[in-house]
Amino acid sequence: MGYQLELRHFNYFIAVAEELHYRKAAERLFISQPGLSRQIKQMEEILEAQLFIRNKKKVSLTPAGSYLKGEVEFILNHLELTKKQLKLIKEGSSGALRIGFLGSAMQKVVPNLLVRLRDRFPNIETSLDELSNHAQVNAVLKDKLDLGFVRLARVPKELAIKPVFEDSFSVVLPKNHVLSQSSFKGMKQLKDESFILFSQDYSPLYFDKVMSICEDAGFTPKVSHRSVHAQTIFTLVENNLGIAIIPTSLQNGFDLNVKFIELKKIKQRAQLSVIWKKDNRNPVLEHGVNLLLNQS
Amino acid sequence: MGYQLELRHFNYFIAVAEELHYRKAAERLFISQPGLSRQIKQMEEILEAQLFIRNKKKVSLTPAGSYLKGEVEFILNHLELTKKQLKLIKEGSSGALRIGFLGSAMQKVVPNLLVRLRDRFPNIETSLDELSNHAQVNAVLKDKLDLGFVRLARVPKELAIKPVFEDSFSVVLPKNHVLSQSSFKGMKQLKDESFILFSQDYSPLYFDKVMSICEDAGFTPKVSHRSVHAQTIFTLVENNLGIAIIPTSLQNGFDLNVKFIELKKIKQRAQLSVIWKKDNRNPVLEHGVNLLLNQS
DNA sequence: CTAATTGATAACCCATAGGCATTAAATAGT
DNA sequence: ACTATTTAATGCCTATGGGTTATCAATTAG
Repeated sequence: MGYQLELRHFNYFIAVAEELHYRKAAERLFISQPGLSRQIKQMEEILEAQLFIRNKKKVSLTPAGSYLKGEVEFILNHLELTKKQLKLIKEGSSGALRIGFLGSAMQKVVPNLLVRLRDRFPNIETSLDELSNHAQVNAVLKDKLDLGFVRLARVPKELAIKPVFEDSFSVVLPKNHVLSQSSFKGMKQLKDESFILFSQDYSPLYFDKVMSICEDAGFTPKVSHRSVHAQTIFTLVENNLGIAIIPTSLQNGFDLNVKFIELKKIKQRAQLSVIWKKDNRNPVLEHGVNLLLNQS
Repeated sequence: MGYQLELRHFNYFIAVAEELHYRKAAERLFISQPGLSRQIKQMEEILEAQLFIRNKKKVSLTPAGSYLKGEVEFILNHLELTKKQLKLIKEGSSGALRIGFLGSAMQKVVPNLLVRLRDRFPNIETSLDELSNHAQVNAVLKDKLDLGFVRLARVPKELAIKPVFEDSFSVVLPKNHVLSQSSFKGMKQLKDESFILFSQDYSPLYFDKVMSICEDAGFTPKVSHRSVHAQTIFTLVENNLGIAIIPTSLQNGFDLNVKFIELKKIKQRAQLSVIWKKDNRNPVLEHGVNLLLNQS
């Protein structure tokens, strides 16, 4: 007494229930017949129910034993399934990847990653959250996100950061502006305009780059408005409230009454980076990062 | 190596996964901490997967461990059920039915089912648990309950759901309120009252319906208090802290200083549904469901 | 910097799963 | 009827490994 039911009992029980023959069952289990006899007997004592009827020449299941056989088979099958699934999770081919992104990163990189993830690992579930640079860094640090897409130069030392996309800048002008693609010669022509920019604390890197572009052209820009939404910035430009400088790829996906002039000769580039926590244990993360960095 | 997974490992694993603390888990299991450490380590070797992250001061589950916890809970619950059924079969009975219910479902449907079950199948044992909608869904999913009585519109796809009772709504007013059965003309008269409702996460369906009743009357209700107990709601109304809208049948069984006005002309109805797991293996479940749905 | 608390290791002990030998009962063959 | 054969159960023994105590190393709190 005081014994505990174990999975061993289940395997032995199934063998006997299928063979209906102790010696054969014992052979199949690679143990001795007396050992098997004792384990089955013990099992019956633990469950306080007779499972087999043995009359010295024939073994058969009692109703209780027959019911138990079905349930034990179910449990063992479920367990096997669980082990297989566990292996998949361990390898990272199943699980969840929580992704954060800046509004301005949706144009190419993130959709591309999602498509390739679904193709290669259909069992991985993804979730998306649009968040600011700062909120993403915090979320990744706190293990609320696995991956973040940010425009930042430096991040806390717990995080890894890798550039994934580089982009030129473009000037955004109202349709009726005097300058055009052909008449535009350089930033100097814009030194008296007032500028609409992304807020400095929303994306300090972007802000610095715009400043440095103007500095290279020999002036300091007047900044009239700041916003965190590309949509807002375009609308302000449309209404003649100023001009803007944005990462070129942002112009896709909007249908507005503005014109874009790409700054091809400017050395500054807008870069988008992925961040993740170095000691994040989510095995899925590795696949995500690989897929992003080893572009094929 | 060559070790086998046993039920013992499962029990130990669940203890650690719940406590997230080896010493406390060991105490709960009445074994020593080193023994527990070794068994968990062994389990990880058998499954070839890390289940916990321990950094000397904090224990947490890996994604694999978290998945395994759910499955192991299911297996252990199912095993408990099997043992119970086995005992009943041995005693010549046909099985057990574990029922969960919302407090507000006891008035008619559940007692009715219990009486008819005992008449038709005197050998079926029943057990009852009062649980929230959410807790019932989880319990049914994990094989802790066979039947649940909930107020929900949608449930996970593993579950079946069927409406069993439909009810009008009633307004609950303090005894001294100016409105009465005869002077009540419509919900519009209540647009300036503050409302006491069941919490949204306790019963989202109920919450939505109340909102829609008020919306139909052309106002958005001020919600002053939320509770999960009908008793509490009645007491709050009694003390002039607001008025409530409840399923009509709930008014039975309480003796309180409030008055009820049934909303006969309102299209919204409170409905109670049964849920069960589609692949539940309890042989008795079918009898219970049939008795409920094929009302005689 | 000390004290306290964590999980992991090491060495030991003994409970028990499983082995071998044997027995008792049931059947088959002559 | 009497072996010969085969069944599951019993008795005894061994050794694997689960669980113990003592201790360590790492981390945190004061």
